[in-house]
Amino acid sequence: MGRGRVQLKRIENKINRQVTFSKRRSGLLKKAHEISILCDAEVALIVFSTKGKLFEYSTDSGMDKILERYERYSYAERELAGTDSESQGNWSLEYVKLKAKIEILQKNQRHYNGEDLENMSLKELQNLEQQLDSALKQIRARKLKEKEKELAQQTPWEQPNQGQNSSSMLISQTLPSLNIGVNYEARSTRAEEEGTRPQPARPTTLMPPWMLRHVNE
Amino acid sequence: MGRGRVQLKRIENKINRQVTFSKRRSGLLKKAHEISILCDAEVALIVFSTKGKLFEYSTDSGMDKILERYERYSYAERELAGTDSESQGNWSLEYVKLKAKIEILQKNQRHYNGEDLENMSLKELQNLEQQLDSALKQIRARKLKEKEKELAQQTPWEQPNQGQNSSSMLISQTLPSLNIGVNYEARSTRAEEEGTRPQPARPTTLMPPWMLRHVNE
DNA sequence: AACTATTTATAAGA
DNA sequence: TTCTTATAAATAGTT
Repeated sequence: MGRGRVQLKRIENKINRQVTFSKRRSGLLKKAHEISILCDAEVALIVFSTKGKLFEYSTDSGMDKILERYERYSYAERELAGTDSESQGNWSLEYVKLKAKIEILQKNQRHYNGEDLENMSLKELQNLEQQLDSALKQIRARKLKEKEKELAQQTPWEQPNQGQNSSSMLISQTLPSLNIGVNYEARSTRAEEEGTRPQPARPTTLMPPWMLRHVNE
Repeated sequence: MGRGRVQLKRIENKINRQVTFSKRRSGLLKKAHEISILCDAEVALIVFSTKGKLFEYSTDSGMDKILERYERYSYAERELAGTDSESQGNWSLEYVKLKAKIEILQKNQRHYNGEDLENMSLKELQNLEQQLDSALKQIRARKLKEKEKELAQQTPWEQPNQGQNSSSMLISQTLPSLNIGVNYEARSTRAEEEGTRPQPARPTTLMPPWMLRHVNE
C-alpha cells in the first residue's frame, strides 16, 4: 500500500526493511487491538524483529493467560498424535508430564472449590468432604490463634505470647488423623514465595511412592 | 476503511460483529504473514473468537518455538536473577517455570488441606474458610444427588439411569487403586462451535481426587 | 459471498 | 527519524 505494488518477498535493503518493519509493526499492533475491541476477541501477538527485539500485544486478559489458553486448546490435538511425536525430544516428554501434572493439580483444585463435581462418585465425594471438613477445623483453630494474637497485641503491658510453637502444636494435635502413611518427600529447596519460613518437616502423603510414579516423572 | 469511520467500540450487533471478525481476522493474518516475509521477522498470532474458536498464525519456525522464545525473553526480563544453572538450555527455563507453577499450586492445595497455615494472616484465613465452607456446601448437595441416584438404581423397575457417571462411579469404587496415573485427562476432541468453555462432559480422571492430594509433595 | 465507496495503511520521497 | 503524499489495500455497508 503506497506507491508501488507490494511483492511478498524479503526486502533486501536493510534500511528499507527496518523502516517497513517499524511501520508495519505498528499497523499490525493497531489492527490486533482493533479486532479485539470491535469483535470482542482475545488476541495475542508476538513479534521478534530480525535483530531479536520483542514486540507484543495482548488483550487485557494478559499474555500469559492467553498463551495458557492456547496451550490448553492445542494440547489436546497434539496429544492425539500419540507417543512417537512427543517422545523424540527428551525434554518434551518432561514438559508434557509437567503439563499433565499441572492439569491434575488444577482439576484437583477445582474440586476443592466445589466445582466440577459432576463426575465424582459417592465415595470420592465422601473423601473430599471429610478432607475439607478437617481442613476447615484446622483453619478455624488457626484463626482463633490469630485472633488471640491480635488481642494480645492490644494489651501492650502483657508480654505477647510469642508461640508459633504452641500454635503449630495445637494444630497438629487437633488433626492427627489424616497425616498417616508413607513419607514421600522430595521437595526441592526453593523458597521464593512470600513468607519464607523454614517450614516444619511435612509428614504427609498417604500415597505410596509407586503410585506417585506416574504423576511424578 | 469502508463506508464509514470506524469507532473503536465493541460492535453490538451480533451478526455484524461476526462478519467483521471474519474479515478482519483474515486481514490480520495476512498482515502478520506479510511482515514476517518482508521484514524477516518471527511472528506468532493467536486469536480466540468470542465463541472460543481458535485462529492462529505463526512463522514457519513454529508456534511452539516462538512461544518458547517469548517465555525465555520475557522471563529473563522479569526475573533478572534467574536460576543461572538452569538458564543455559532454552527449554530448561520453560521447565523451571512450570516447576514454579506447580509449587504454587501445591502450596495452594496445602492450604486447602488445612496445612501450612502458620504464615497466613487473619484475612487470608477468613477468605480460605469461606471458600472451603461454600465448597463443602456444594459437595454435600452433590453427594445427596448421587445418593438419590444410587437409590433409584436399586429399583429395577425404574428406568435404569444410563450415565457414564454411573459406570465411572462403579469403576472407581471397585478398583480405585489400579487406575491411577497416566490418564492425563483425556481431553475430548474440541467441538467446533460450542460455547466458551469446552469442558462440559469431562470424563473424569480415573484417579480419585483424594488420592491425588498427595501429588502434593 | 460479491460489490463498491471510502477509509486506512503505507512505500517513497523529502 | 519524522512528515508528507500518492497509491495500494482493507473493509463497512450494501446487494
